[in-house]
Amino acid sequence: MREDWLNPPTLREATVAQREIAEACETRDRIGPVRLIAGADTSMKWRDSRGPIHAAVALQRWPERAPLPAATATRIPPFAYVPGYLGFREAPALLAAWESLPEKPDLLFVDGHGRAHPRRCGIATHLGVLLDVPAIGVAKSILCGRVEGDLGEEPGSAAPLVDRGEVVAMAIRTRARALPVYVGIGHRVSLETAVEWVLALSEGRRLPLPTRLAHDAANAARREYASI
DNA sequence: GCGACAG
DNA sequence: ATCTTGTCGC
Repeated sequence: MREDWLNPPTLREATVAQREIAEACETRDRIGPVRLIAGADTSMKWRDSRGPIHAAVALQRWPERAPLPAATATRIPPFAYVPGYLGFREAPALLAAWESLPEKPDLLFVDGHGRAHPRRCGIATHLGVLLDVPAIGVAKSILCGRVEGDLGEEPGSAAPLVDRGEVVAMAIRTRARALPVYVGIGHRVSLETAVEWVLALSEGRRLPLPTRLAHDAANAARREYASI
């Protein structure tokens, strides 16, 4: 694990690390047989952006879809939220949860952007490269770029998210009458494959199941922490 | 310089 | 991200 890609001493050096991680990111499919899928998400106390971060990595068998117990970890983040640097804030807790998994997944869904980032290094790319695991970014709002063209109303509709002339993600209508999600390459997955996986796991909900499982597990970890 | 800004 | 209740629609 490259320490300067996880804990750079300054934001300036974090920016350098992001350019290196983006360079190491693979944007084509390099996936083995998918038998175990994971979702990664964090939770924190309201109005306490410097307080502890509770991370969860939730597992799900594929194609059985049976959920397995999630791994969780709690860490103090190095700094308050800064747009563009989410990876450095949340990765330490997520990596700790990952380490305690009984079995490593073949595919990882991350709550946040992949390459749809000013330096093409959103948290899904950050985590995917650090762990060298196929990763997909699923974000609920835009960090950079704009949606080109019209997004249809029907579930499965798609429109490209373009930043500085580059397609960095796809806006996907996963559920009727719901806002789209933004699906991007994290690592070792093509954009087309990422979209296919998200649609396969959304099941009529806005967010794919691995993401929902991780969200619930992270919230449960936070409440348990608060009650102790 | 100003505005925008994942979670 | 986060709190909380009610309310609306399929």
